Amino acid sequence: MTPDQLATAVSGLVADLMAEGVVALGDLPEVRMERPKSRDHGDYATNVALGLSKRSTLPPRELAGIIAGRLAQIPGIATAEVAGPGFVNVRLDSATQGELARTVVAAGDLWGHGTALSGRVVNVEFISANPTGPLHLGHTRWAAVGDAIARVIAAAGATVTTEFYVNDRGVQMDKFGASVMAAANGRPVPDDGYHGGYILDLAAQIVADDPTITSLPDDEQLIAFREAAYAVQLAQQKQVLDLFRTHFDVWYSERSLYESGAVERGLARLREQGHMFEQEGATWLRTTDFGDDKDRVLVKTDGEYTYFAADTAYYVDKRARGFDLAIYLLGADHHGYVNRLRAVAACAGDDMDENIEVLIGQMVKITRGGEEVKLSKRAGTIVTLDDLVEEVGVDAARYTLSRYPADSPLTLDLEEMTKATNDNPVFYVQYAHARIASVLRNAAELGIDWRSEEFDPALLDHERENNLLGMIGEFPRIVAGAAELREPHRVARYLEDLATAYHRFYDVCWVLPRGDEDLAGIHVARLWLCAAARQTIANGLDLLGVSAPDRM
RNA sequence: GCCCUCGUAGCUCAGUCGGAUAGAGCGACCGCCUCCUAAGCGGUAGGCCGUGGGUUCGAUUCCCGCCGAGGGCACCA
Repeated sequence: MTPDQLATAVSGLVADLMAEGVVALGDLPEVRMERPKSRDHGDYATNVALGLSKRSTLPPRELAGIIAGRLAQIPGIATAEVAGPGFVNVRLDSATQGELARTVVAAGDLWGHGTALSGRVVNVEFISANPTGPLHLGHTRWAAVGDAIARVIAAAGATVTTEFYVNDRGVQMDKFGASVMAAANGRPVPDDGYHGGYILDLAAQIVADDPTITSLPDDEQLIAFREAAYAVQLAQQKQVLDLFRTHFDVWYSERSLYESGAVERGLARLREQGHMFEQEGATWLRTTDFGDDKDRVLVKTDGEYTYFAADTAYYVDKRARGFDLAIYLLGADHHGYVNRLRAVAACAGDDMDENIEVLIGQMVKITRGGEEVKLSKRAGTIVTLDDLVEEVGVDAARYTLSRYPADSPLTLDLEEMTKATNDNPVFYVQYAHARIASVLRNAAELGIDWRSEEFDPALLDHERENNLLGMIGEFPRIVAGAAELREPHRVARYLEDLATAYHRFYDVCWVLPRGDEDLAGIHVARLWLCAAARQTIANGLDLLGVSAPDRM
């Protein structure tokens, strides 16, 4: 029996109590079956009687008593008891609980996937860096978290597209081009240009590819360098993200917004919704109608579109492409954009609580041996995605960055991350997976085909088996919660707890027959349990884009 | 000045849509491998959950003030 099935049963009981007049009629409260912190409180507990007592003449404990009495009648429930101020603690039969292993094995790779977000068509945009340099550690965090968010909401049933907005237009591009050009010609890079060592490499590569480039007139040369450097840099970003297992469905060029007429279409949409106005020769969007603290300019007095105009067009375009929810993952340095982006959605005639969601990710602070490292392209102290992957590997990097909520500031010590890799939680979780894989491998070598042996779930009655089964049963709810809250770190934290439950089980419960012992029911039952645990860990790691190794 | 995020063990951080005794890893200390992976398990030490009020059966969680940290407030991109 899964926790959800249990909750459904309790909901049914509550509905009965309403029908009988024991509890006042009203909306059916959401019934939550929780895993109590202390195992003394049963396999599952609910506080539904506490919440319901306000609508009844009965005190909480008495109400809980009625609910407990009826729950105990349900097949599969061993005991249901009232505890504390009015909690109902439930214990399942070991057979009922053990049956979960079969459910998990049958579901396979789809175990944990659900329908909490089915029907939603979602665009998840993240990173969206300028193509003017390598991706740094901040981007790396959004790469890990954004990709995990996409995977998790897809697992919850949503149709998901991941997207990278390429800021390939504007003065930053020109500065970038000018910097590379200066470097190629042996001239000093302009003060407001890009100064990283990679500029020299880019210049050298571009000149090597086309030695005639430096003989072009300056104005043509600037464009040539800008475009060549753009192409190389974008390709490099794509390649490193590929290495990082973050694959975007769409790379959306800002320029293309202009070339395709999307900007005009976007503004037309806003105009027809009636939130645009002219003032002092400029065209504005009245974002203050929807909570922004000031109105924003779309078209400057000189007739040029603002960057904001492109932002609005981009949003309108996403909606036109069929997405009913646009999720943006922005760095904390852009949090001032939250209100205006939401206002854009409202100005376009959408529901800013339904169609747009702007998530803010806090910065990553880096220390090396306890001392803060200032990230600066200019000073050449940036830590790039490449660096990180090279030092700690994709699995450790992805896992470490996605096991914290995106909105909490993070401090990582490079020395800790590199030298303490064996203490990294990712290895703890992966190790559990490898250990199980090893047991299953050994079973196969002993000629045991557990799938075709009779599985008696009632044999899984050891405290640690029970605990492991309970943890496995939580997985679908963890996935759904992570998806709804856009918090994939919950999956990582869960996996760490699940791994602990497995290690504790493994420590005490021997799985395979020893020596010349015959194969018995308990061996088969434990192999099913191992298989279920392995599947759950593998599925969870996959949601984080981390591999589940069979050997370590 | 206004707005956002944050303040939990020595360090890095979970937990909080109000619930039963506040957790993990690292660091410190003590135990456990004739047998399925010891990258593991068990135990000890370590906390006025920043602070002062409020809401209620119950607050680390919700509301307000204060203190402290970081970030943002362009006809820039």
